[in-house]
Amino acid sequence: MSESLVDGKRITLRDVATAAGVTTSTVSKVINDRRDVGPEVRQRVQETIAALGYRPNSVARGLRTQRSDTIAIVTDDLEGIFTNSLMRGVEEVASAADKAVLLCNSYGDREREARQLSRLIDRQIDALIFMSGNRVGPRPEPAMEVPDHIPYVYLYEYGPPGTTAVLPDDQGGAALAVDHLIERGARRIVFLNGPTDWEATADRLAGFTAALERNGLPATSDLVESSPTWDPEDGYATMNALFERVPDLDAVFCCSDDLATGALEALHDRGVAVPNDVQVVGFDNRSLAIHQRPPLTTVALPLVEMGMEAGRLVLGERPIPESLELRVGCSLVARESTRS
Amino acid sequence: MSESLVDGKRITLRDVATAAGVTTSTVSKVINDRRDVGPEVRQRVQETIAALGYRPNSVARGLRTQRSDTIAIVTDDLEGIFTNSLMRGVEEVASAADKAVLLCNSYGDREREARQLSRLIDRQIDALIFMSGNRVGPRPEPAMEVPDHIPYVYLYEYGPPGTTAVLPDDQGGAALAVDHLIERGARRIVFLNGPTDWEATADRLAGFTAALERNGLPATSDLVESSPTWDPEDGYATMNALFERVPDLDAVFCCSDDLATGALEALHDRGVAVPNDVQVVGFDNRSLAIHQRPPLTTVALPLVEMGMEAGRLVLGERPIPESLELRVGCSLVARESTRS
DNA sequence: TTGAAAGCGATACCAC
DNA sequence: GTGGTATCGCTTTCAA
Repeated sequence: MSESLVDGKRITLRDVATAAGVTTSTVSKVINDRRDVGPEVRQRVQETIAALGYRPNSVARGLRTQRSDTIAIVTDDLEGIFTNSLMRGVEEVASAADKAVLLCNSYGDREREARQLSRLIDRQIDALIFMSGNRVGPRPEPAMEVPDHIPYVYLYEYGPPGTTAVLPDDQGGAALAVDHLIERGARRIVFLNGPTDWEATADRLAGFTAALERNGLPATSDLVESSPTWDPEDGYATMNALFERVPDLDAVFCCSDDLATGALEALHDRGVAVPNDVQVVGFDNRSLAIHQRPPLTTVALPLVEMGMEAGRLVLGERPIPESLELRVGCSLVARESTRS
Repeated sequence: MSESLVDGKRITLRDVATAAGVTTSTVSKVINDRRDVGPEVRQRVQETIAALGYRPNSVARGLRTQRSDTIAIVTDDLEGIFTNSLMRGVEEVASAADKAVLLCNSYGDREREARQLSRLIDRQIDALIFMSGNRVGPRPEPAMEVPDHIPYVYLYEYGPPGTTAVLPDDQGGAALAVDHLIERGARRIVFLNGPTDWEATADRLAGFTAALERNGLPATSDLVESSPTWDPEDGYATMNALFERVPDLDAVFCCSDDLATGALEALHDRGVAVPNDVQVVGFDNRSLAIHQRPPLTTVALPLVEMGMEAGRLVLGERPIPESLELRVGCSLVARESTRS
């Protein structure tokens, strides 16, 4: 390994310049791949850099260029069920672009958020992502004014009018599920919806209805029942309610995998065979889905892709369009709770 | 809101100095709460700062002080099952100390890790946490040499000899479970272990054995059976195997909540009542535990606390002790799968 | 093509 | 107690 310290201190641009017999300007140009450097000088400088193990100090560079090559994620809930995958997407594109990702957890506390935003701005961050890991819904405007030169988007949540949000295409995802069921022979499909105060439930319901109609099936309101919570226990009860109302149902689309586990249990307790008598589809593609009996067909949220989109947006050169609602497509994960 | 821009640029220390009729040195002293500033001057400067909405530029400060007030987490797997809680702990102590947290995902790829470490060092980070979110095990030494002045610890994994690791007290956690069961009248307790190539299983087994002996109960090897995987399906099968070998068992301690769900199902299918005939305890306190029938008593991993400890260690003034293995205590979450 | 020098925004040493 | 000033490491005109 080459010597990268001199007198116990890091090698600087100046050290390289001295060693290579040029000035700091020239070394800087080489580092930044400028064209106005002669080939032999460039070569010599590069060799010196390698020999000395020089690495540019990004703090100094940041001071000079007024950029920090850093983006920040500010989340309400770092322990949200979807946060890791969303973050992974952001980290992935950021890392590929040699940007760093700062992480802040506001716990939904405005004062805390204001303090954190303030610190982030002090750090000269280049961009900002407001993220929810739990639930799509409105987020109030930033707890402190964000300077104009710092672009920001909302991820898995949305801000005030005029801002940009990256969201899953819940409606399309629901349609995917219904199409899949119909393809596999289902004709009496019911929708086991989640709590109606969650926005995703309205979108998924819309997708359900639209898909039925598009396929020439009646979309009557008796086919839909909303569970008061997302708990499997309520999924169980709601499934039973649906069954009583629509005894000839041959498929059930559940608004979440959790609800679907309850539904599966209810069907099992009634002696209904899945998928032969009734087919079941969930939503979210949580890890528990694969461990159900039978393994649950479900609609996967494009979490990583959404994180990547958010990252690309804030890192992109072009300004972020106003009032953009970027819907990222879901995908269907076929397992054994639907026919093959 | 006060004017915090001048000519569209941020207010600087110089602007404050000029406005307050002092020099930059004095303003700097006020900002840093130095004592060598007269009360009336300090007052005046503070008012100017407030009036102008001045905020120090941490990049400039970082260049001068050679610190960045930033720590980094480098993880193998950002989507690990335990990452969010660990990160929350780190973020919490960091945020409280006005430090920022950088997030890097190496995917376990050494080259990627080397690139990221290099970038982090370029950014003058103050400290480093290597984190696993999935599994306690050995992690090879950092993919690139970390300068001496950057302290680092391992979180939920451990490094080469001589390094410091923050780990859960699996052994103590297992003992907690056994004590709990014995307290509730269990005398024939079996241990449904996980895959033996996971280190946690050995620790939990040791805790199980030690607790039995401490309570004067025989700790024979027929009381233990290891599941080949963590899948509930294998938990189901292993539970049945244990039952056949120890027909008079009155409690089962499972090495994970996932295994416990399989065990619960096996007991249910055998017509065994939980907790009246057999009591069940899991491990991990995953969110699914509370939705079991009956809700599962389990041992909670101290994830947030571990993250906090790791953060405190790397942020602490005192140097990190060599070869420290910091075991953080688990806690028991009593629910209805054990008697009350 | 190469270099000299100013300056990004702070801190800290040393006079006064 | 307050101020002058060198400096942290790099980028960027502008001359040569």
